[in-house]
Amino acid sequence: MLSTGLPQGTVPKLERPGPLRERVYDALLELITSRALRPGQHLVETELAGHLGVSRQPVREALQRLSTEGWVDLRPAQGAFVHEPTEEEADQLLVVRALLETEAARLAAGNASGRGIQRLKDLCAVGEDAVREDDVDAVVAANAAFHAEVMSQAGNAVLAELAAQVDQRVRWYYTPVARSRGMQSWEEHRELIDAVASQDEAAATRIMRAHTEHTRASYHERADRAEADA
Amino acid sequence: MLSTGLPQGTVPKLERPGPLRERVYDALLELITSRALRPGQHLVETELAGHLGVSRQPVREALQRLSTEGWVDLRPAQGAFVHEPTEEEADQLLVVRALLETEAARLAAGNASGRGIQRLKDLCAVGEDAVREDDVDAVVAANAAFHAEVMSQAGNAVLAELAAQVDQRVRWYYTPVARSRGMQSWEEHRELIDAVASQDEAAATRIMRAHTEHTRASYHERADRAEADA
DNA sequence: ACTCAGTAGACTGTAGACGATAGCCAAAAG
DNA sequence: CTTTTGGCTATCGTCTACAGTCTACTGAGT
Repeated sequence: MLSTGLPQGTVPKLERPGPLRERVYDALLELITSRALRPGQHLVETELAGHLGVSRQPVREALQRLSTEGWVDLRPAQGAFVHEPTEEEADQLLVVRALLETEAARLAAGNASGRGIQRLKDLCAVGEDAVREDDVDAVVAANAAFHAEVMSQAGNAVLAELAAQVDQRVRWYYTPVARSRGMQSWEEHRELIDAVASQDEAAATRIMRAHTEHTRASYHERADRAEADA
Repeated sequence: MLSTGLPQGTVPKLERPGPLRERVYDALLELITSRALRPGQHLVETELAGHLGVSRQPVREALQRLSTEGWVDLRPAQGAFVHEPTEEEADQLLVVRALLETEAARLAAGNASGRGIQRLKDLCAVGEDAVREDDVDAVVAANAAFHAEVMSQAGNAVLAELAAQVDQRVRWYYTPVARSRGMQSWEEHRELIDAVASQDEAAATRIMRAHTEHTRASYHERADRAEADA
């Protein structure tokens, strides 16, 4: 056992660098999702390496991973290009996410625990507060936290991992909609909590399916509007 | 237009090596799934490189990718270890695969086309022939092909990609069961074809869910039996 | 038996070099 | 004038070598 005599938390836990490839990965993902790197753009290894102050190797490993997760396309002997999203792919991602989230809700209802219900209620309250204060960023964050909690209570790590991947990509396509939509969906969250609390798997399934379907509809509304404008 | 005057196919089209990391990836995946590399085993980069006759770099990139797909665990500053499957994870994978396959069946029913139905019937016939001839390998292959065809007809690339990943991992845990199970499930395949042909999404969903549930049950039977033996 | 410094093995990252490949463009051939 | 050829450039794919660092083990000393 450690017995340094120091109170916990006083030592700043000198920053562990962690594998460099991880940080490069994070940095690139941030650049892509923030659209600083635009879809279709050619990512030159040496440029990225120079820009980030590292050598080519960590960059290559990060690109490798980004490629398996669908963020960049790796063309042999040409290099990495930021993936270009399409309407079709966006819709497919929404379908899959809806499927995964719905299953998570069902499983969560099967595993309902008092503590878990309370956590969901707390997160819901946080979200509703944020709505009242018109703090869009906080609403979006609370919404993500709520869904993550449901996913966690489903108790299926494989499901959670896939959902996390899909979710992040959806969010990339979808950022503008999420902001307008987040403001109006908290009533459905309450209904879901009731269903989970009463261990009603059918109701949880139905509510989550409707919830995700609304999301998908609002995505399409927006896409159609954008198309009409053009 | 090409006009070499050469009849097609006479030129052997000298093999292009393709990126080395791909071949290393394929080789390692084969070694893992064939259990030549055992779960928990430490994969030393230099050893693999030497054994495969390549340098460390392609090995590292292959390991990177295997790690994102769950085949190996990458512990920082220690290296790569073949992922150790657990009963819990196997069950979670089966749940997720069932979910994805069921959705695929539903979508396929919505997209039913004459040509597609015919392809499914053909594959089904191939499988039944293999059963009659007691060719277990052919049965397993036909079963995989049938499910892949359903997935393809669902017309959702994202879904298909996730399913392919999950499916391969399931198969790793599951190989012995698949062999005994494959022999008895072709009647359900016929039922599924009927449901798809009549565009009955509800029936397709129900049948595929039952089908995957049977699979899961036989997995657990076997796991329980193995536990009882031990 | 326990502690702890030292050491070996392995990973992580850097640097430089070389051949291979795709895309482009100008010059030569028909 | 059109097509083909050849060469040029940027970049990738790979290899080699080396330095830094982490982990786990070992063994002496208490």
